[in-house]
Amino acid sequence: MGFIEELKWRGMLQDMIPETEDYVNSGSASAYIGFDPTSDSLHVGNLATIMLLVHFQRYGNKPIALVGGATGMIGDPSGKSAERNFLDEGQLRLNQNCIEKQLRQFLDFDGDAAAVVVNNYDWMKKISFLDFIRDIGKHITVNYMMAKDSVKNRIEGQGISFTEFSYQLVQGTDFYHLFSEMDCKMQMGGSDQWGNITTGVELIRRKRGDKAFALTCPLVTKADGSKFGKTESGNVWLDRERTSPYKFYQYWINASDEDAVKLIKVFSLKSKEEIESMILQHEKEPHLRIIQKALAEELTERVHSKSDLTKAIEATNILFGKSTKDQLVDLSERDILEVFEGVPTFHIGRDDLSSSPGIIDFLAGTTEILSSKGEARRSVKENSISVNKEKVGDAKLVSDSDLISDKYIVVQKGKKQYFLVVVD
RNA sequence: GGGGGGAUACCAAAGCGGUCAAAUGGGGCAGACUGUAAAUCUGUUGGCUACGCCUUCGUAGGUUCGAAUCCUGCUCCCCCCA
Repeated sequence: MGFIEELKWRGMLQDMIPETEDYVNSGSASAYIGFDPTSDSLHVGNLATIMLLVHFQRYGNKPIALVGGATGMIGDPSGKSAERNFLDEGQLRLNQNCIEKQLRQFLDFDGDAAAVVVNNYDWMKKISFLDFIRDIGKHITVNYMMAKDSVKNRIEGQGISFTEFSYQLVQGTDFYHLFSEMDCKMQMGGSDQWGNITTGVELIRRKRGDKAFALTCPLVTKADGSKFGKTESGNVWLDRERTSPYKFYQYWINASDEDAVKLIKVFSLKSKEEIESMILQHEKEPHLRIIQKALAEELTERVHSKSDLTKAIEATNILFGKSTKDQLVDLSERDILEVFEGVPTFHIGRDDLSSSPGIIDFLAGTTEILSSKGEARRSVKENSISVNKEKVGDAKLVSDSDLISDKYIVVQKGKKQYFLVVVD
């Protein structure tokens, strides 16, 4: 099986320039993908295109990750209804470094097909405006550029600045540069990049009469229409400071049955046979959540580490397993801190408990777990509040006897929302 | 420049003098069912010292016993004509 075949069965192939397959199979191909440095961390939404590079490299090809220092200063109009704000150079540099570090977790930077990270700011900054419009702009017609969906939509809609209009040429310049300087004849990306990518292919054809190759993968979507890689609280990041390993693990565990099948094909490095047999099992016994677990385990380990994974699983067992108050009480202080890492935590004084506040006051007064007493009353009435894993009614008084390790109280709202109260 | 329409809770959208803390839909949250899934059903979705009180319908004033509803100034949006 070749690289293209691999992408096909994984559902990762959307569009392809003719003869791309021949190029990839020719031996040592080289391809690049651009990453936007709008933040200092990548998120799981970037993961699909990272996987393109990973698979590409596994077939012996050389992957190039381009960090868009220059393009990040302009803003891609694709999928955007309005103009973007600029980022300053210092911020961009910082973001680039962080992103490069994250990419190193996925790609092999040694050997014959060693991955490379490049930054387009390094060559774009040397190109003067006159050079640009003479050497690049001359080769592509405005008619061609306006026909791209990303541009067309904006011309018919909110309008588009010249800056963003020229984005596809800047990205095309990148491709041209890598083609000429690094013999990189191929560009990959998400399907939203198709328009920008083909401009580069066209530029190379007109300017040097050479054929360049490209392919895109479909954007990962969820069955319920919500955006992949997002939770109520925002993006799911690869950076542990932004998304803890536990939350990262939980994101995958919570995938719906339908989504899980799609996701494992895209994100797992397991073999075709292995994945297909898992899907069969999954369809027979969905309640075991084989695929969700496999996904969560594989990705948490790759993005974070084996020990982070172990901790995430332990925390999951305690929080979602059949654990009872007794097991909670048995936890050592260290376990508690570890399990509840990243859980919203409230600190109270010891005297706050001496008066044995009622549960309503405790939730919305002593602590700020809930924002008002009205909400606290409602939640208790809805039977959604648990203290140390036990449902409580409105007559509940909170006192010293509720303390675990003489210091902690675990509060739950519903099944999934945990809060830790620490008595200092 | 001329004419017209609009701004209501997280969003969309009713209400056009008291019966409005404000219909309805979506979203959120919770409960039931389950598998920490999906679908479905139910409840809930301004605050409080709570059969009452307080603050909210762009903003600042005014009329009135009483205003989201009427009047005036201001800010912002949209449409049509030029």
